[in-house]
Amino acid sequence: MDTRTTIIQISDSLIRERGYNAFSFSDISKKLHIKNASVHYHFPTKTSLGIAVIQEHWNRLEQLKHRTANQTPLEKLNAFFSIYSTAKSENKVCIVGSLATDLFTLDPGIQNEIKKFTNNILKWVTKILQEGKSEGIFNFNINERTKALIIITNMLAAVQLARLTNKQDFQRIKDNVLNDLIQYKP
Amino acid sequence: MDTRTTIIQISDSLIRERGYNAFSFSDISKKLHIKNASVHYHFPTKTSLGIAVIQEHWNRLEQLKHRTANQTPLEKLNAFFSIYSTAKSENKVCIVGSLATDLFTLDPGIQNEIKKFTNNILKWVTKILQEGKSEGIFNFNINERTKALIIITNMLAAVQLARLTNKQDFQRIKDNVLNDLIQYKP
DNA sequence: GTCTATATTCCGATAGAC
DNA sequence: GTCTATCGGAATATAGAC
Repeated sequence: MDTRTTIIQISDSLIRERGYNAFSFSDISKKLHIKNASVHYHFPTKTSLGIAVIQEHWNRLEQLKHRTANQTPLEKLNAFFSIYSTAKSENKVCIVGSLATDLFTLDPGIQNEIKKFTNNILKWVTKILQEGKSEGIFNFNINERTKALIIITNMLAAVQLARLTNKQDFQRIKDNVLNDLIQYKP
Repeated sequence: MDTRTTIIQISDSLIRERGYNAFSFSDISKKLHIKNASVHYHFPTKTSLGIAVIQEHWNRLEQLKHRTANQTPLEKLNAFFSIYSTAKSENKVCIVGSLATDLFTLDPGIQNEIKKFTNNILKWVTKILQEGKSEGIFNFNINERTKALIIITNMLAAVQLARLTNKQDFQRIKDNVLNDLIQYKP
């Protein structure tokens, strides 16, 4: 893997483990055994690095969409859940939650990127729910976008809250969100 | 209001607006028109200040519990919701979400305090749900603690997510969480 | 692409006068 | 309780050699 890609991946880990304002070029250079200045060669500013990290999440999301394009709505939803399960297993939070709490400290460029990325996810989940409902697999009686907001908030905060209560609480929340959706409600 | 209390309130605002690692003694001293060193007189370390902020939230929570002690479960739940509605109206997130994303950068003392505080909230919401269910006001078919986790994650992340999607999404999520709970499900 | 070296700024924290 | 003054360290970032 080339240095640029490695820098992005280390930065992503640090941002989601410790927060945007707690990670530095020095953290990256130490892990890569190169110097501070070398990191700046690849990314002139911290903002440019932050934007590249969001772009990397965007790429992964598009891959996930593409891989599951011909699968069932339930499989697509589980693909969405896997983002958070993976984060939790690594003691990380999701990129959206991490940058949301620090939002007003970020340059406008990176604020804009994370907003666009978040709306992309929201659209995807909304579409999954529409498909699942029309196929009679998912049961809910509210607007699909609102239901997507409900489910996303459950997962986004589950990875955060379970840091403070009990690691198993993540699985409890995830299982319940799914059960609620697939249960028959006359 | 005395200086110590003012420092705590300014710190709380900054932590929930911008994140723990983005606020400094200098921010506080500028707002108070005193010097950096004077803030250190009241709070020798940043950790001691952080712990005082959590203690302030603890006090407010106990007051909220006390004020609503003789009210209905629905009124108690609305009191719980008001924590997040107030935060949203001020463009802030809740203290739990703010410190959760930065958790591993905090001193053990402050990590411990926010964990205890979070479990206190979880117990309160669990108890509200138990009361409301036994009175036939709330309808749900899962363990009360798990339902409390679901509701807390909805609210905790609603204030974060609505920063990125649409401010009105907070109200949409809140209304829906309440409707879901009070709807009759045969 | 990576290095040394450095500029600049900010941070948390402390000593000691008033 | 607030001040001046300062320390040691870390941060983002850049110039220029290799």
